[in-house]
Amino acid sequence: MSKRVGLKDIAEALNVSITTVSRGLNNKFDISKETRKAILEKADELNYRPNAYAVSLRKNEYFTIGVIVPSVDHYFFSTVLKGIMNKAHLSNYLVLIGESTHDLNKEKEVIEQFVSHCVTGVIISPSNKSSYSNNLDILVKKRIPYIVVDRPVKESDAPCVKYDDPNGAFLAVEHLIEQGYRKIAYLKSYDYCVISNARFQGYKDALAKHNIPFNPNFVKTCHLIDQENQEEEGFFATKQLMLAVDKPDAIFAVNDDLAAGAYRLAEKLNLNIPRDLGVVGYSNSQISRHLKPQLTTVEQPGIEMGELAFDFLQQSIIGNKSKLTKTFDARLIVRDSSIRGAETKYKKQKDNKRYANSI
Amino acid sequence: MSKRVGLKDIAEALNVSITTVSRGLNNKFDISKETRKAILEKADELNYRPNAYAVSLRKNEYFTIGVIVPSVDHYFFSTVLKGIMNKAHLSNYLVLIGESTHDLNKEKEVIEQFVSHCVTGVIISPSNKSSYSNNLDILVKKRIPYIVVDRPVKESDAPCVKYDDPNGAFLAVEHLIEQGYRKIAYLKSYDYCVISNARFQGYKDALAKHNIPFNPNFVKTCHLIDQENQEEEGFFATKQLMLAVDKPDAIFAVNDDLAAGAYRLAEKLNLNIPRDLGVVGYSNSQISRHLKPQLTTVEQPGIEMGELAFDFLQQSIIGNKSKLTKTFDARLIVRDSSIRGAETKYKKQKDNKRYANSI
DNA sequence: AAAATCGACGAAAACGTTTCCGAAACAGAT
DNA sequence: ATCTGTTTCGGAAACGTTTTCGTCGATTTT
Repeated sequence: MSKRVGLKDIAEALNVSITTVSRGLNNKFDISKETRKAILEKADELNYRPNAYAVSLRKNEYFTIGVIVPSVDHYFFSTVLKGIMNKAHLSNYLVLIGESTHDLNKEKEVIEQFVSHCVTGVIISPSNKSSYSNNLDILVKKRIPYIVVDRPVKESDAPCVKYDDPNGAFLAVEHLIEQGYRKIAYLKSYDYCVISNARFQGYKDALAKHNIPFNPNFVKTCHLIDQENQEEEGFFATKQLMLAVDKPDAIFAVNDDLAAGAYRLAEKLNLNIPRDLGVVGYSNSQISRHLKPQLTTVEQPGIEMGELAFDFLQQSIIGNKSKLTKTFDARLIVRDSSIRGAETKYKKQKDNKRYANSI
Repeated sequence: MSKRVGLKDIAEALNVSITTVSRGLNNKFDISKETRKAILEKADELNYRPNAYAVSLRKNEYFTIGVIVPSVDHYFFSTVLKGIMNKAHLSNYLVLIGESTHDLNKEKEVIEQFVSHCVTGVIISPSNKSSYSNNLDILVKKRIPYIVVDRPVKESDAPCVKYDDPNGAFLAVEHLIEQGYRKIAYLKSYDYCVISNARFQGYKDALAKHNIPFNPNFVKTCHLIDQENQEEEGFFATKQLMLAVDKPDAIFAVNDDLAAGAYRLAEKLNLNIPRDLGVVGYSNSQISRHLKPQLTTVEQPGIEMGELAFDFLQQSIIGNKSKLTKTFDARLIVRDSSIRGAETKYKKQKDNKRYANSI
């Protein structure tokens, strides 16, 4: 069991003081070329690595950020994380990662763990339930900069990188209306889910703009436990809708997985998408391109959002007091699941054109 | 700018020594009820959090593990990460995360960063190129326990949680053979990619067992840069295969994304899957269930593998010297992309049956 | 030749904890 | 009265660094 090698070991081996060794390794000025060379060689020989804990403690600077997402294997969050890590690596930040799993207590535990570990900043995509939580206050009290991603917290003016969710939903629903759909259902998440409500607003706004009365029977709440169950929830919600007397002719789902459930039901009932049932999802997740017909969906540029979140956090860390908030413009990715009439008539977007002239 | 509150602040406020405060907070025995109560109250009032850096430095125990994966937004790795985090949270371990992006230098940087941060252990899914690397030697020299996940490193007896890749490929290819396919192509990754080679072996073994001659023209190398390009690579590789004189009648792809590219080409050429072209992928990623027809693929239980990796790491940390290695048995998930003949004849697996009796 | 400057290094304090050791205060036993 | 033991607390060292300050000898300036 070999002890960790420290400055002391190098010092003793070379018969110099610890101070000198430190100076040599950090390339300070008042040291001679020769001793410095000897120190570097010996450090290499002994495989010395500075103890970051001691360094940070002494210098009182901790190059560490904490990232909290509801779930790391959720596609969107994994892309946000990737964006953060892209930038963090460039700036030599250490990245701590924690999952809230939409559990406020766990979220709190993770935050306190991060606080104890002296993170210089936090990027958090709060749990769906966070509107009821004051977990972020912990960071405020500790004066730890943080950036909220994707889920704006109610009545908070915290720096935030978000997406124009209402408008995304608005574009989706208006697109359906323009395609001739009139009875558009909304598959939502829990009432406390901030983004679900934001999209709900866009849904209603689009209906209102086009003088289509809002029908509460066309709104179904889905219980989003994990990745796997979402499709099933979408399936059952759509089933309820389609077995009712007054059936919708289109589905707008709060995410792509629920939309996939609608696909399954359409298959069972021999409904043609988009002819009998238009479908639009949300998030542009991987499956959306692979569903058949390809699913119209709302883009969510996770990597860019993550990268910007890190940039904002760095600004906040260095004391930039300006309002660090950005709302990404919503963009609808129109694919075949919502194009009524001949698909050939529709001028496909770049997204679909990739393989167009390859054969 | 409020300073971080430490033991000293509590001590001064209460007119006791730092030692006493520490004892009070850690519930040591030699302290009176009253002072302890006062200390706890004051600590709460001042919002005290122990400085984990100081604690770890003093106690010389760092409850921290590092996780290195090629890419966090790759579905399989994100599930492995989730498995690790499930367990880590239960054991109160801090999780550091780093990406190698299949870059050996970056992988090395991350490992050294982790070493400096005194991780008590590392779980790593090495870069594809790792067979040429000795990055893991850094950990060996430092006597830091580590567990390799998914990509066994050549000629290493490091603890490892892997998947029976050759057999997975064998099952896939044998299944195709049993379905009547005879000219089976393999879409592979780079030559240095360990898993690609392992699956290649299974592919060849299955052919050999059934006396089907190996045809090198049926093997195509795809350049896997990122998530997005894989499908395109699969598309072009399949295109080359299908435009040749001697066409294959089935594709076995080293991952589901390449298989999705084969789907695209089949669509372009109006080839029916599975009738004209059987397709089998690998990894059971989300898209595999959503492709149409659903893609036959090889299961990779990322969460379970991640959880086990953490368990192994803990064993290794507490000094368990037994051989901590587990190979998950390969399991083929048969879906419609490889079933020749009427799909109704095929007794669907549980995986597909979920919605069977729901309407 | 004395004074000032300079180059190279070491001693010690500090970061925020924990822990070992000892001390003070008080009780009961002799 | 002393002795022993218990309870409760404080002093100080230690963890591995960085940094401030001082020192010592050599070189340059006056």
